[in-house]
Order: sequence, then C-alpha cells, then structure tokens
Amino acid sequence: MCGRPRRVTATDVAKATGVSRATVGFVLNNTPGQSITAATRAKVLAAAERLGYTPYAPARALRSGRTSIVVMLLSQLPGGPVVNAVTEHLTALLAEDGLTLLVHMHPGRDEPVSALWGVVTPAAVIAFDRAWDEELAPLRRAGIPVVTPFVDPPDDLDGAVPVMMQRIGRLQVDHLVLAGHTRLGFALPDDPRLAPMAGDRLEGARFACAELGLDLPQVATVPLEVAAAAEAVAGWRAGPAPVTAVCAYNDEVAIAVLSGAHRLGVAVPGELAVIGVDDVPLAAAVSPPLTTIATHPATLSRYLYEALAAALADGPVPHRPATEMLAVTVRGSV
Amino acid sequence: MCGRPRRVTATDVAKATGVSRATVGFVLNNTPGQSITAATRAKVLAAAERLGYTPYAPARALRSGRTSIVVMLLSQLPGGPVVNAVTEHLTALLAEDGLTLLVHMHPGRDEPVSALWGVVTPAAVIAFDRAWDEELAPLRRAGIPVVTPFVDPPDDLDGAVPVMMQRIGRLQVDHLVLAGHTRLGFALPDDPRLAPMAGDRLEGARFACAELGLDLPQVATVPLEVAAAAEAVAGWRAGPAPVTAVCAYNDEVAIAVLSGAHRLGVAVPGELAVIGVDDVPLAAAVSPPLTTIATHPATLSRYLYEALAAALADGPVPHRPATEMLAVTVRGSV
DNA sequence: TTGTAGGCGTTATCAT
DNA sequence: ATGATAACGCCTACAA
Repeated sequence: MCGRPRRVTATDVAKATGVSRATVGFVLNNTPGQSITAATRAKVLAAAERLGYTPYAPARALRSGRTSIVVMLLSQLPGGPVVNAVTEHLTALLAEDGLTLLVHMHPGRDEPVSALWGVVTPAAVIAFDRAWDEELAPLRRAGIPVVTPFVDPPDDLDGAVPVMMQRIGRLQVDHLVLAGHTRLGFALPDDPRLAPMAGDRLEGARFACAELGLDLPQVATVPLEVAAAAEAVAGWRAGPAPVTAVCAYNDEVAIAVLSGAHRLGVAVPGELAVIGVDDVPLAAAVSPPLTTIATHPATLSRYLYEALAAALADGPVPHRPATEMLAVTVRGSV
Repeated sequence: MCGRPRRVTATDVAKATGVSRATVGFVLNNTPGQSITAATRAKVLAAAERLGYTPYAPARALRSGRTSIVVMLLSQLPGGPVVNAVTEHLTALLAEDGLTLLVHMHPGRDEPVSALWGVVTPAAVIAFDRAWDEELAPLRRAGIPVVTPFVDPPDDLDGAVPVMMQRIGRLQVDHLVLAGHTRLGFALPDDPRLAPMAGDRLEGARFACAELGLDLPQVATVPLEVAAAAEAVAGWRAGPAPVTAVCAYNDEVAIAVLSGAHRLGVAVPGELAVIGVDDVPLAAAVSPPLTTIATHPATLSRYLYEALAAALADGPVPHRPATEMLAVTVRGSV
C-alpha cells in the first residue's frame, strides 16, 4: 500500500491484456464499425473489471470538448420541498439522456458564481435566481445554454420570475374573492432572504386587489412561532373591519397562521380563511387541511427538461405558459 | 456570431497580449517565485477580462491530477430540511478551503453509482447512504476519501447509521418516560422509501421500552392526511389502556398526529403527548409547539467538514460522538 | 483486426 | 524576466 495510490488508466488495462490502448478504447466505448474478436473483447472487459478501471472524467472532457454535466444553481433562498421535488424529477429525466444533474448551492455574495466554471464545465446550467443573469452571460456566449424556470415567454429576460411570482399572488386573491372575501391580509415570511420573492408575490396580490376595487391587503410578517403568529392574527382581527382572509407567502407561513388562529380560538375558515403556496405534503395533514397554490413540480421539471434538451440540440426553446404550472388545490382552509 | 462559439483559451489571451502562454499562466495563477513586470501583468489581466477568459476545468484537472470538487451523494430518501441545512452549512465551510460542494441525487437502482466517476472526478465524496459502501470501495482504493455521516466510531463500517437512528428512538422514549408516560405509540411514515430508517428508529424505541420494562410501543402508520391521522389517533386512544404518548418518525408525521388529535378533540399534551424528530422550522409554529429531537445540522456539518479535511490531509479522521448531534428540544407537546 | 500517433488546454520544468 | 517543451488520459483518424 503506497501512500498515494494511482488511478487505473486505460493503458493499465491494455498492458494487462496485452492489446493496444486503442483496442481497449474500442471495447469500452462499444465503438461501432470496428470488429473486435469476442475473445479479445471479453479479456479486455474482464481486465477492466478486475483492475477497477473507471474512465477519467477530465481527460474524457478535455478530449471531447464537452461534458454530460448539468449544473443546477441555487441561491440559499429556495431549498424547500418544491425544489427538492424538481431535483428528483429532473435527475431522472436527464439520466435517460445520459446527462447528470449536479446541484450547487451558491454560498453567498462574496464569491462570484463564475468561479464555479474553473471547477466544473457543465453542458448546460439551470439557474434558479435571476440575480445571476449578468454573471451567466459569459457562459451563454461560450455556447453553454442557461435555462431559467418561470420564464414566460422564454425569451423575456426581464421580469419573468417576478411575473410568475406575481401571478401566484394574483391567483390567491382571485380564489379568496371568489369565495366572497373582500378584506384581505398578506402574511410575509420572517427570513429576510425570502424578501425579494415575497415582495413579488405581494405585488401580484396588490395588483389584483386594485383591479378588483378592493382595499390593498393588510401586510404582516409572520415568524414561524405560535405566539408571534397569534399576534399577527390578532392584528388582522382587530378594528371595526377585520380581515377575513389571508394570503400566506407559502405553506409554512400559512401553517403558522393556522396555529396562531387556533391559539386565539379564531375559527378557520369560518372567521379567517387562509391560502398558502407550494402544496407541500404537510398541507393535507394540518387541521383544517390547507387550500393552497400548487406549483406542480413534475410539470416544472418537464418544462425545464424540454427547454434544456432543446437548447442542447440548438433548437428553439419550447414555449410553455407558466399558468400550466399553477393550480389552486382546494382543501378546507378557504 | 458563428453557430458553435469557441471557448476563450489562455492561448487566445497570450496572442492578444503578445506574450507567451506560460507568462499568461504565471499571471493568472499568481505563481510565486516568478517576477513579472507590473505592466505585463496588467496587460494580461486586462486582456483576460476583456476576452472573458475562464480557466478550463477539465484541462486543469487533467494536468494537476486533482479537482476541488466534493460530491455529496444522496439517495432519494432524505431530502428533508435537515439535509438542506447540512448542504448549506457544508457548502460554506468547504468554500473557505477552496472546495466546491456538488450534490447528486442518485436516480435509482438501475444505474450504478460508479457511472458518476466517468462524469465528475471528485476530491472526496460524502455518502448519505450506507447501501453504497461496496460500490464506493474502488473510490477509496483510488485514494479518494469517502465520508459517511453518523459513523460512530468512524471506522465502524457495520451498523453505524442504524445505531444513530436507534439512538433517536431511544431518546424519544426516554423523554416520554421521564415525563411519566408508560403506554407509548410509534407513528410510522407512509412513504415506503423511508421504511429502512423508520425501522431503525422504531427498533431503538423498542429496545428502550424493553429495557425499561414497558410494553412495546403500539405501532401505526400515519399518512400525511388529517382524516387518516385521526384514525391512527383513535386507534391509540381506544381500548381500556390507551396510549398516552407517541414517538413520531419525524416532525412531519408528528404534525399529522397533532392534527389528527385536534380533529378528534384529543388534548395535546394533556391526553396525548407527541414527540418528533428533526426540529424543522415549523416545529415551533404549530399549536402546541412540538417537542422534538433536534439533529443539529450545524454540528453534523462541522463534523463532516472536519472528517473531510482530515481525510484530504491524510490525517486521522476525528472522532466525534454521535450523541453530540442529538438533543431534545422541549416545547409544548410532551 | 489491431496498432500508431496526434491533440485537446493547462501547468511545471527547464533553458534562454 | 520570459519562452519553449513535455506531459496528464483519453479518443479517433489513419496506417498496417
């Protein structure tokens, strides 16, 4: 056992079998148009197996000029069950095409995203944060497709995510108004990192209220803590014209609102209706079950996959309206 | 605009500035022991910036024989908030050492994990599933350290994760018994993929009950759905000697139990105590706030980081008792 | 049917 | 102080 064990290379396999490196390459890649003796092929495969040969990624990439890596770039913000589900779906979809999905969570503002390209060279990138658009421009120029979710239409590089987020807020308001509510509240998350996304959703809710001739929603920050949530609920219920329905930033915040209401003895949905976003597994498990905007991870994943596949084939990115990914899941809280 | 844009290489930068490739290399890598004119240095940097030069990862890796990539391998199972938190912490810790964390979710049993090494060559691997130990052996042989969480002691390759999982179940029972309970229930998750881990935790709870001379916990599967959860609670409360306290597989399941109890009008913790696992953010936000076993992602992350750093430096892997990562967070549900 | 040779971009060594 | 050169492991056109 030497201190620094060396990799097993194709040359080692060739030496072990007594054939040339080229032959080894043909066998291992199943190169068509080459006729290799069954015996030789078997010997090579056996030796490769025995020695524990693995193709060496950097050499392969250097030679071919491309990799089969797709990097999914996350900021610290999302990290929720929706992103997890997308990761799972997308990994499977890409694997069918021989592509490998690797997720990188960007640590923060101090280090530029571009440092990543000195470490991995992806065939394509999925960016979950539009803040990187500028940093990603060199990549695009180098011919590496960058796909962003929620882009609708696909070439609208300004404000696509905000539009999608606003649509969520709008959908919440529409559903509450349809249920007969006119005085709405909006529950913001406590985590400052979620502020941009929360702001967009709130904006959508505001627009919807304005269009419908309602008062703007009464905004409160709802920490994930019962007592604080109860305070927020008390705030909404106070005064002569109390809020009767709340749009929550997401299902977590919605569940906090539910708990706050429960603690105060405020009936849901009788005295206060609540609508969330995400449709997390827990949404069906709380009491009352949570009505929420489902973002349908499977549809989002498939859209990302199709956009990616098209971009890698130099084809036009398919148009998939964002509305397809959103639907109200009606349960008991509205 | 050509159809296939080419990368900008160091040679391009050299040509643009009129110096040799080597000089470019010295400047870009800040190679010590070389004296480069300030003017030359500035010219090179300016050209690199202007052309949008990025070092090419595969070539760099091929030349240097190593990468700064750490791959974290996940099976589809965990994916919860704890793993997310660990990802976030670990990414930051590794970034300080110039290492990049990439997360790969293994799609399934059809494709072997080893296929990954033809795509990325990591400097080290973090494996969250002991099922891969055998497939990871070739990596270890190639000198690439493989680190696994929950291994205690570090060299105990058999049953370390089960032991950690069992410890969790044991802690739950201990806490409930300390609070005066003697007839316990155990709430299993519905998702079959969680069965192995759930089985281990249940096993730990069983051992603890046996040691304490109690009846074995009454097991029920609790889907994430109020009505079904209520049924499970009803089952525990039925009969002459009803269960008075429930160990839930995790916080999600615990919250479902809470909801089921709420629907039936069963008081928590008065008539039924509940204890979860994970200490997710929502645990403090439900009513009553959830008492739970916190797995402390920050501690786990630091342990993984230290183990990784030690392994990469060829040093001994530090011993960190698993118990340090577990603590009861007492809130209102017990 | 199999072997030979050249090159991908980077960097370390050696020579100027 | 700067330039030439070789080598990393793999792939493949071409030669034998």
